[in-house]
This record gives sequence, C-alpha cells and structure tokens, in this order.
Amino acid sequence: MAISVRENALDNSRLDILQAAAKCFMERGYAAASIDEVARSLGATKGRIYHHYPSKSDLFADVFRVGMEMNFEAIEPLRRLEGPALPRWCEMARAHVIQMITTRAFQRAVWIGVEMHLRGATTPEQRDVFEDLIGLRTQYGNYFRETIAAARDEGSMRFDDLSIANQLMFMTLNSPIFWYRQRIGETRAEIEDLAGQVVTFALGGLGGNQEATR
Amino acid sequence: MAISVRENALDNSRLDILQAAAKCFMERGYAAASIDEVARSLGATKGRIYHHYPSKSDLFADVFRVGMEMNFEAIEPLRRLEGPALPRWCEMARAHVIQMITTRAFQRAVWIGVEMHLRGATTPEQRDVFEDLIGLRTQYGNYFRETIAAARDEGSMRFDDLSIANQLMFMTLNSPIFWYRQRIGETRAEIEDLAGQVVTFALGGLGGNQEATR
DNA sequence: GTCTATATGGTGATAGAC
DNA sequence: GTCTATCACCATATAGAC
Repeated sequence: MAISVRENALDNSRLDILQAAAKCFMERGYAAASIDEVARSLGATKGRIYHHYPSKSDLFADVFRVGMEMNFEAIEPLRRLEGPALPRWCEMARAHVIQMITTRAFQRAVWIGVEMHLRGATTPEQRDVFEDLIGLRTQYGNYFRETIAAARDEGSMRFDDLSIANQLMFMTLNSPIFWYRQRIGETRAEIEDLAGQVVTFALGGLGGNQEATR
Repeated sequence: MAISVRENALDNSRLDILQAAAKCFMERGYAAASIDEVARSLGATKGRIYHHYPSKSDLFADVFRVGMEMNFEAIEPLRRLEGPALPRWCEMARAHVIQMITTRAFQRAVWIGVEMHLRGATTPEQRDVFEDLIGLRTQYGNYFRETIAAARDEGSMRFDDLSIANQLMFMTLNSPIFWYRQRIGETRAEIEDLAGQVVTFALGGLGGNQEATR
C-alpha cells in the first residue's frame, strides 16, 4: 500500500514558516510555543502565519507531516534492498539516525506529536488529523519492525518481545533529537561516527552480531 | 560528598499535592498543566496549593526533587555492592527500570525538568533551583557512568565514547516512562520480566556479555 | 488551611486597512 | 499577502473572608 506522498510541493513561504515553527516547537514545546514567537523569528507578524494556516494546531500538524515525509524519503531506497535483513537494517538505522541529526527540529516536533497522542493530549478537533499523522509514523515504524523480525528469523538478531524491542530500538535511534548539539566546524565524518555509535548500541540491544557493523 | 537527602519529612497534605501534580505534569506537560487542574484532581481549589507552594514552578521543582530522592533510595544499597562492576550494574539498572515503572508520574516530571533545562526553557528565576535539581540528576547519572566505565576497564563491557554510551543507556532505561501502560491485574513478575527485557537491551547496547544477565 | 473573588498578563484567533 | 488593531479566553497569582 502506497504512502500518500505529497502531491503539493512546498512553496518557499510555507517552508520558511515551517522551519521557524519547527525550531520554536523544539525549543519551547507545543503548548509554550506561541504564534507570535514563530512570527517574530521570521521577522513578521502572525498575520502572515494565519494567512497560511488556520490554527496553531494545523501549523504543527504540517511540521509533523513534513518531518515524516523527510523520514520516508531517507529510507525509501534502503528498505527495498535485497538480501539478508541485518545489513538492510544497518543501512536503514544509520540513515534514520543521520536524519534525526540533520533535521532535528522537525524530528523533535514529530516526537512531541507522538507523545501528545500517546498521553491523549489531543483535542477532539485535532484527533482526525493526528490519527493520520500517527498512521504515517506507525507505518514508518513497521518498516523497521518487519526488518528486525526478519533478522531474528534469520538468526542474526536475538530478542524476546518484538514490540518492546522495536520501542527500545527507536528510543535509541531517536535519542539524538534530545542530546545532539551541533558543534562549530563539525564535519560530516564526525556526524557519521556519532551515528555509528548509536547504531552499534541499538544493534547490540537487539542482540545482533557486532561484527556485522562495518 | 553527601547528597543532601531530605531532612524534612513529607507530611501527608504535601504528598497528596505532589502526587496529583506529578500526574498532571505527566499527562499535560509543564506548560499545559494548570494549577486549577491539579487542585480539581484533589477535589480542592487552588487556594490549597498556593498555601503550600508559592508558584507553579516551585511545585514542579518539588515533584522533581522527590522523584530524584526516590531514585537515590532505590539504588543506594546496590551501588555499594562489592565485586566486579557488571553484576553491580545489572542490579542498579534493574532497580532503576522498576523505579521508572512504579513511580512513573514523578519520573516523567523529572524528564520534563531535564528536558526544559537542556533546551534552555527555564526562566531566570527558575535557574537556581533547576541548577540544584540538575546537579542531583547528574550525580545520580554519574553512579551509572562510573559503573559502566569500570565494567569497560574490567573487560565486561565494550563501547566507544563514555558520555554517549551513558546517554544511550539512560534513554533505554528511562523509556518505560513513555510507553509503559499499567495493565489491570498485572503481576510483579510481569513487571520484572519487562524490566529484564529493558536491561538486556541496554546491556547489549553497552557491549556487555549477555550471559551475565540472569 | 482552604475557599471565593479578582487583578493581571499573555495567547489564539479574527476583522479590516493597506 | 501582510500588517495593525482588537476580542475573548484562560491561567498564574493575590487578597481577604471564613
């Protein structure tokens, strides 16, 4: 079943707003982030934002959606790789972690959205839109879930409960959205080393063969 | 260097307020949780809360503090265990995870506080109190950090960067505060099985010898 | 100690000028 | 499309009755 990939391209004004909004949501959280603040960080007033989005909730939902779309794009070619599950998982996991680092603000918003959903903090009006977004997130998660299940079947991973393993794996792979801090002059190689350590940790947690990480 | 353990006992009225507050902070987050809501969940009005706490911020700080004190108590006997680091770590980690599950509301508040600190969301007035609390949290974290460092020295764990390993370890061990849901009629054995899976994942992530988990 | 007002400030959202 | 009011609402915090 095909993921509804965006038909509508991101025009620049919308993208500007989304980036500013993602940053504010990351720095303040959903409730504490104000539309005024998003506008101010754009050097504008909220009239501009309300022209594009009918409500704060809709703005947030769009940040969430775009964040998920970025994720799907990042692993799309990898999840179709032929052959054994373990190396495929390694590629996917690595791409995922790098994505968490490089699009951190959006990914943090995704986390906030998932967390709001889990604790039932969504209002009745938000619920429909959120169901959609959570559906995207679930489907994305299932790609990994199916991959580690296959790896376990193939004997290259060892864990007990699949759901718990998947939860713990994502907590690990997502964690840079909380503690990563961009350093001045940081090279791509340093980011990849960081990602490598995160993937290695997750692989070990999943009972994978350490020699498989190159 | 002694951790300042509480001299002042928790009288019942304060404990009631703290429990209600912890629950609200968990369900709504710091910004969205209202004093009115905490009061309502106590069957009271906010006059009662403001009699005990001068501000929402102080109330939250007390929840944070009590949560951390619970943690110190949970691992206090274990961190002094003699012998090799690996089994000591297993005991500490296991106790920590069970603590996350059984005092979930308080631990979630602790997380919220740490996160607010990390993203600089604290106001100047909050800063001093938060520095204290974050200090507690850091010292608690150091107990684990020293233990895994020792385990690595002893050859029973294998990882690259100590800080990153400690971060990833805590993300794993803390994660039940997000996804754990109490089930009706759940037994202690089921909780311990759950905790065992979390600890096993973390141990694997730290490059520990799987046979060491009993 | 706890309650019932109430002051105060901030935020989401709207209306209408430009 | 964006800005400048402005409204309505809600939440923190306080004052004073009981």
